[in-house]
Amino acid sequence: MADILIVEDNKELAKLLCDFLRAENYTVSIAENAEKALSLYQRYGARLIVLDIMLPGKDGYAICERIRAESNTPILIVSARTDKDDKLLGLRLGADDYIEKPYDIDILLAKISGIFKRRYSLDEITDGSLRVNKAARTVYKDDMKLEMTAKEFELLLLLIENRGRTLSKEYMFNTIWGSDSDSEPQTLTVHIKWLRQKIEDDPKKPQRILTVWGVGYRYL
Amino acid sequence: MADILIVEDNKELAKLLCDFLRAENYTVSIAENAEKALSLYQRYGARLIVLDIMLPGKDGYAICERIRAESNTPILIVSARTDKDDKLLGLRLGADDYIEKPYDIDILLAKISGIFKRRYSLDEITDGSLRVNKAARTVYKDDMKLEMTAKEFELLLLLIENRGRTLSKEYMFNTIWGSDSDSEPQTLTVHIKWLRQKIEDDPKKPQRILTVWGVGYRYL
DNA sequence: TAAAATGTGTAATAAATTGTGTGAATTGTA
DNA sequence: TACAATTCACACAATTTATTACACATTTTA
Repeated sequence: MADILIVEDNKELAKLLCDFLRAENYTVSIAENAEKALSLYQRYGARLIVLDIMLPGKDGYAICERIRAESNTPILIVSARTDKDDKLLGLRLGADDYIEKPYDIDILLAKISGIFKRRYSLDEITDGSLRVNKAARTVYKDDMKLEMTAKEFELLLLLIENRGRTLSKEYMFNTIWGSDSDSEPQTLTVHIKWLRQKIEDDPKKPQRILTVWGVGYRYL
Repeated sequence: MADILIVEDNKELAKLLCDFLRAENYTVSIAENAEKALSLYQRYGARLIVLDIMLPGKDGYAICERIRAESNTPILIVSARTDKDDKLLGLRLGADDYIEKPYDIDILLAKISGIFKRRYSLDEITDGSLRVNKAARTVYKDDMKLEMTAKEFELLLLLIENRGRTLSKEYMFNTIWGSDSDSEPQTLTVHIKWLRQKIEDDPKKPQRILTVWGVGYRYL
């Protein structure tokens, strides 16, 4: 099943959008008309549909209605028609959104990404072979699940969300333990060690969590 | 739990929207600032939030982020700021939509109605051998009916509607018991145990309701 | 209406997991 | 090399979660 099905008769535009989406690691398929769209959808399914309403022949509303009759697959309507009535029709037929053409590609990408996150819990931060899912609080390395304790997970998240930046030990400690904690600062290094044990290929020679002498740590 | 929480400092506007929504049979509550919004949400929950970004004091983005950290509750941002960057920020923080002010009330209502339909009025949720029927409040496992108590059913529904996401114990407790409940939080774990007894093949080794140590639970 | 069954919350205890401090060993830096 | 910073292993403390039994409320049944 493709992540995204683009239904658009303007081939150039379809290609352009497709490229952007693939750059974000979605798998994409394209249909140029209503018949192909339905047949593709019914044969392979899709996790999200970007649907141009103005198609040659059969119009896009029919597709929307048809798909909505059998599933809740998210549908983003994209159209040059800006009438209120068109929008209402689209929304009432069950489209998740109605976006006017010409649209801003960044906005569209943000909307798509948001739907994937909320709908499929795909809020993942990927770094090479490491995949961190914030909402699920899971970590995978080479498709192997790593079991993390609460503190380890928070530590990893803090590092990875500030990747490339050196974080001071104080900052890290205060962020995770709270500055009113009466734990020893030493504790942080111990947790760093455990984290390395889990995520580094060779914990003796860390490649991801680097020590910055006299300061703190940096995630690469 | 109210259907819709309106976060809006313009009282007139809030009242107007509230009236329209009540006419459509939603239950509505209103918060005039960020603090009230969060406290209302945390105490009673909400099924959808209409969030004005420009609030006195703390801005609305913080609310959006905060809510998204613990659940997938739909958020519609409404704002007079029309910059691309504002929109992107809102969407990236997890808002379901960013609607420019002044908005057309019919469009807003259509969007809200669509979200409710897709998100909540799906009668039956299927997950492998488990079938949960919301309207009838029944649960079937391998075509065998499981008798659920009220609390068990709500708990299961909450988990399954946020499947894949780790829910904190506080959030679960507040959502089901209400944060002004004077029950012990401990109660939650007891109900989890009973629920597992019913839906897990081997309650000693839960495959569906997983414990996330130090945080809460996650439905797979 | 009484009795029985069921639902819910609590408290005590057991089990499991996670957090912490220590000090010796190791490593990096000047 | 000397010194400081860091790492590491271990043991144990603290915390969190699971289990159980029981009390009481509520609903259903006889």
